[in-house]
Amino acid sequence: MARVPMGEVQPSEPSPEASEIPGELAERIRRRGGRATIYDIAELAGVSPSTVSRALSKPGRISAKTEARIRDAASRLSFRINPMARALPTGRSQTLALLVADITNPVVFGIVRGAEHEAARAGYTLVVAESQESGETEAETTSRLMPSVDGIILASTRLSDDAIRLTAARTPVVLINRAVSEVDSVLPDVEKGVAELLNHLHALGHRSIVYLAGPQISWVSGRRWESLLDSSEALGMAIVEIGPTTPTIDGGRGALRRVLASKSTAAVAFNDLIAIGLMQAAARQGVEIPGELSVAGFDNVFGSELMCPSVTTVGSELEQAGRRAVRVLLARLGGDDVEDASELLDTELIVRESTGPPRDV
Amino acid sequence: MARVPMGEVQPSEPSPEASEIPGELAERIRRRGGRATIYDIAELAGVSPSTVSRALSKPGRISAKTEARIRDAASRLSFRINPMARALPTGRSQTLALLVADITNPVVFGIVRGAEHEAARAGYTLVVAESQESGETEAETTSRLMPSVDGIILASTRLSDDAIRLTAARTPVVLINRAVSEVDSVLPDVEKGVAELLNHLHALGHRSIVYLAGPQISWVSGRRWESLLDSSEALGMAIVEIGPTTPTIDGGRGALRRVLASKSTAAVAFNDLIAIGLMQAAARQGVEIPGELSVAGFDNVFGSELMCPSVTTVGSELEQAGRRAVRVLLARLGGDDVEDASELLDTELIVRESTGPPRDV
DNA sequence: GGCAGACTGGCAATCGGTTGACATTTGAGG
DNA sequence: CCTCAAATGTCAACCGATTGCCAGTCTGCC
Repeated sequence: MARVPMGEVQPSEPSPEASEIPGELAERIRRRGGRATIYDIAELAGVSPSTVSRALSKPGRISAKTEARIRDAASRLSFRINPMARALPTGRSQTLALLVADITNPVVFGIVRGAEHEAARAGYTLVVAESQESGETEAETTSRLMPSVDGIILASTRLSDDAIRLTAARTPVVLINRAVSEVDSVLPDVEKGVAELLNHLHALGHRSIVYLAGPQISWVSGRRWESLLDSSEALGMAIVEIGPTTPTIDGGRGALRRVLASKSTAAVAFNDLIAIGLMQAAARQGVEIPGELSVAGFDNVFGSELMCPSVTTVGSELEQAGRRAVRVLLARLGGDDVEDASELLDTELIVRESTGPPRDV
Repeated sequence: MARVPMGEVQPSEPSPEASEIPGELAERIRRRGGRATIYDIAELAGVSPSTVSRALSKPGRISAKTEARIRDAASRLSFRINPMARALPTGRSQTLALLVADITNPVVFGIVRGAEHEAARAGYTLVVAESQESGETEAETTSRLMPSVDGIILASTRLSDDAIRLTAARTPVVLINRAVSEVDSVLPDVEKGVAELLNHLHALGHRSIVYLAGPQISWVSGRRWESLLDSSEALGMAIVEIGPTTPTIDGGRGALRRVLASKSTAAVAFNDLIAIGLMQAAARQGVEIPGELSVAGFDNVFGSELMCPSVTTVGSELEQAGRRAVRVLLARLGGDDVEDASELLDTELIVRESTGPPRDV
């Protein structure tokens, strides 16, 4: 087979670079919106399309010489593979979905960033969607996204265990901050941080604590409560749970009355947002913090160190969580041995100004 | 044509619901991962695939009766159209990309949320990617995403005008907070908010102002400076520009010395993050705010009202910006008349504690 | 009753890749 | 110089939709 078709190639061959692209080909590509296909490359390199496909995605299958020629042609045409066309036969879209309950909740920023970077690093694209704290929206969004993504990360999902298992049966799923048997998840080491927090409060002299729970469906909130219960028992402190509370600043504001009614000297909120709301309400009502009431939160969210007084909190590695979730998902997809997903993410107490010795000590 | 194939249908017909799905079909679908195709529907409804396609996406093209039968079959098989397969012939992926410089910057949360909701409302999926304040990463990400999305929203892009125009020539683009001729953009009404801010400072007694600029490539930073210049001239106030500064809290911290050196009584920062950093540094150094120095920022970011003192700022409707950007993009895609993109988003001065009368007045 | 024109629905090509089966080339070994 | 297997490349079917074109049917109207 003649590599250089003779006859119709009028333009001279002198310039080795640009002019090697026959005007006809260039024209056809231009008309198509500038996007070259493997057929164009095949024509330019004088091989068949399937060879191009193999050269580009099955290293080693094609001789080094041919592969080089093809790669060269591809770059001359600035070829970008069409992900949709590839996805059709393979069923792989190279896309991952990340579902969060509330995008504006600072807790998720870190997760999103970590996930996005890790995905991009692996050549994957990340779709971010918000369920607005609604299980229904979440289910709908999940099923809308399912056909077009290779896997789903559910951060702070509001779905039932069964619904999650059902989804996981149809597509790879990784949970962040939620454990469901048979499903991969990335979890923080709640116990460690909580123990540190209660030791801190105990050392300050607190003996009675109130826990301001998050949404009823929140798995983490339950975990935090369990941990608090364990630790306070161990330390001989009194503890009560109040809630559920919407995990927002507004939610925290509304809870002050019940917190004060409990006569506890320290309040631990489900998250920093609630803690901040609580502190704002307290300030407005002249309740001194930490003098009359110590307050602590979870997550070390952006803003909690700006607050005055700044918020004592149990932080966890959010960005790391997003990163890890993507890695686990990709491992599953690759059929590789999955990174040990059971390894917990570190959590750590960050002492700031909102906790102090109770006044009557 | 026989609607009910006779012969191979052993299971009885009594139950009208479930058993109408021939076992063979069900089996085939199950083997394929539970995902039904229009071919399955066609078989079940006794029509051709093309008719199914039309019934599902071209309302009115098919008779109501047939369409009903098809819709029924589709829902019985819990059909979900394969977005990739649809994208191939149409070239439409029903996906939009949103590129931001820094996901963890609270300024973008609102934009992301607004964009995501508006996109979801229109049945579109939103891909969020981060360029990490790097023009190179941004260019790379853009070209990676281009083949798989129908349009791109560039929020706070770091690309050059030419690079943007080049991208816009190949795929629909909408800019947020950046104006480039020939390219759609969504912009805030900077003048209004700035005028309010300077009037406020002037009324407090300030006569000399320092502007802490953002990144050199930031178009908004330039706009804000121009506006400040205009307003301060009109009011007869002195103003100087300092910078560039990284638009983060750290960036703000590092700028205190130069700000104090200017001997101005009020500092206007490119954004709230810088303002916050500046205030933290000031607090650490015993500079009283607003007594010795008034500080104001832009964006009314989450956290700026938590700061103590809370930050006076010029806020704009971030969520609205994201929403609007998606609408403009979709209008372009639909070939509809484009919503008047030149209409500016409202901005508004939010007076808080970080501004006050200068001490020596 | 007959005919034009509107409606319906089907055929088959197409989008841009991937991949199993097969043909051809190449080179080593006898 | 010949045989045979390995290496390389091609053919053609396929993924799941969309859509231009055409044929058959139905309707209304004269």
